Amino acid sequence: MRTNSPFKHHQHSQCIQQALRNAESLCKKNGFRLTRVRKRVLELIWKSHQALGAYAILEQLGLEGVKPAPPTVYRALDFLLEAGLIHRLNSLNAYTGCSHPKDDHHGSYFLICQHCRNVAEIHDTGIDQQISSLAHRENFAVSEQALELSGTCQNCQGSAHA
Amino acid sequence: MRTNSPFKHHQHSQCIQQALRNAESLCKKNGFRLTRVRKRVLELIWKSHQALGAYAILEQLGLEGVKPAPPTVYRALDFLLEAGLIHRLNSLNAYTGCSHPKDDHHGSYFLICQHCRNVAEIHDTGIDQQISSLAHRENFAVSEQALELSGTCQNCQGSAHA
DNA sequence: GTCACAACTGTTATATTATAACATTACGTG
DNA sequence: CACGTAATGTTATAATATAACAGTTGTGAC
Repeated sequence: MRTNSPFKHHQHSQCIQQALRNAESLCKKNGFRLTRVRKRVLELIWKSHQALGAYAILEQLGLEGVKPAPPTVYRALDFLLEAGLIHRLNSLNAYTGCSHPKDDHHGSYFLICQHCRNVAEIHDTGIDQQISSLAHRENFAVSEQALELSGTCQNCQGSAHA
Repeated sequence: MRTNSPFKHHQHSQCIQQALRNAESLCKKNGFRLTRVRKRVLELIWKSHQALGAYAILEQLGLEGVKPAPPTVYRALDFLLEAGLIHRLNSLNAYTGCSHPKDDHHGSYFLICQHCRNVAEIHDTGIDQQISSLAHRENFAVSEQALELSGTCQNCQGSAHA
């Protein structure tokens, strides 16, 4: 049940639907409350494969009714982060949907295209292993890891704006 | 000429001196101007192995004379970043001295202790290789990479505040 | 059902990090 | 030393994020 690569043509509505189904079932299973705001924020984040800033989400919410204050959005983001439904990209101060919400036992790595701004979430056991061997070597107990690779995706290479 | 590990006991004054010497020679070689502010900011960053925020640097500068406005510090930081003399840690919004300013052909990885706040810069060809193989597999041209591992260093493991 | 509690959301204010725009000063070169 | 460029000073403000407290809603116990 992997989601599609943002760098390949796909029916994106499937990504959104899949993400919402995953969220529903995960929340049901764990007794989390996927409230209206939280669900809407998750939908907005999944509207594309581009990472979305908190204030961009606020803008969007403003377009469809009364614009909430920042804490509303940040609280929804905190919930979604803790539930493992989204990731924060530190290099962008922005948020992206988690495409593998099931398996939480290894790290997520991100490819961020600087041209089309799409973000791909990658899992890679080779890197996992190198990181854990590095940590072991240095006697370092890792609790959070963030690997963000910025550059140019396959579609944007060689194209006019590359 | 590797600098000392922040997680091992060492004469830290050596780190500072070494960093300043490296900076001087790099700037001389490339015709960069290591001005008073820039040098002072670099020294402050090297004062410890903890990452320093821009406004913390401002505070320090304020203690030793007239407190400059934010752009002064940010411009110095930009210079030092471009010269490769410091790194920015996205997960902390803070800056740390580069301990390997000579070799720029591979990536830097960071171990960030959440207890003592020290930061170690690591180079690791195993991870380098896995990253480039990943990028190749995904047809992604990497231009920037950031790997930040947060956790507990060897000293802080098992100690009271861990 | 309704009471009580906890979880969630609203609201106001403000903290923190960073940059834009323009004025002034310092620096090296001819 | 005059000139141009690079660096710094200054003022204002943008962008991101959180604190603190008030109000509302949803849920389980009874």
